[in-house]
Amino acid sequence: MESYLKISKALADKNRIRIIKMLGEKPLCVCEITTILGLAASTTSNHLSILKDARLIFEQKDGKWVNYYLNSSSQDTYIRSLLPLIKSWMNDDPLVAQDLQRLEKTDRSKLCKG
Amino acid sequence: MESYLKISKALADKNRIRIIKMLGEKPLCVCEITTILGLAASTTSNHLSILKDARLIFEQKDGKWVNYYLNSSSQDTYIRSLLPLIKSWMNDDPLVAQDLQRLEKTDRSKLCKG
DNA sequence: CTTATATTTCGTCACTCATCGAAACGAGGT
DNA sequence: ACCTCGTTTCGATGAGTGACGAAATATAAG
Repeated sequence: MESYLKISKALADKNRIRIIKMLGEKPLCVCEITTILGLAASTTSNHLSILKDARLIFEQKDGKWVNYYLNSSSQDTYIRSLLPLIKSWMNDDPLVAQDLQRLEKTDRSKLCKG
Repeated sequence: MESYLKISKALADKNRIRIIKMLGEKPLCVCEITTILGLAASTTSNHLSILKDARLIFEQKDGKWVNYYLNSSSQDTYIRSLLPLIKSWMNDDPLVAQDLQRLEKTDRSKLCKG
């Protein structure tokens, strides 16, 4: 129950869903996510820690950057069921579509370093 | 997105999950749910209105009582996917198991009216 | 070593939310 | 009509949360 609650609370937020949808496309660093969400870096970092705490995502350091990955191969029952559903949901949501489009059309060098 | 958020927020609460699990067994009135959850009647009523607002449950008046039903035949994408999952989850959770056991062993006349 | 960029931690604020008790409402039974 | 029981509505309250900016940390580059 505790595990379920942690995961479901993590997934019950608009900006965290946007992050999940973006990470479904490719791994991203904090500054890329921050720019696309249009939030303060500290706010993004907080959202990422909530998702990481629920084991929906994991991080991997790469020099100056911290890359975040969707935990698609998790063995957890809840995550194994929910991530594919979210992958199939909300793809025609205007905000999500715009996020993914911006991801496609821009690379890290333009999203960050400014 | 709005619909998803309403449903996922409704499902991200321990007591509302307990209600969903109980209604998975049979329809129940507010006072039955209140007694088993051990909450104030007004709190239970509030939880039920959140679940009803998300269309996860619906109500049907029966004289003095208001019976609540799980909306198992909903056509909504999110609900159609999530309700069966929740039905299969947390069945060995101590609290959920205790709730269901109390439901089995007791009837409305003993749970309410006092 | 200093600077610049990326990220996290911390303190704070506004807002939401779970909970309660009291009051109001509704429908039967006396 | 009155009383009782079930339910909802209405404040009030305390806990939790999403947001920010500033400060602290980390790593790379000059």
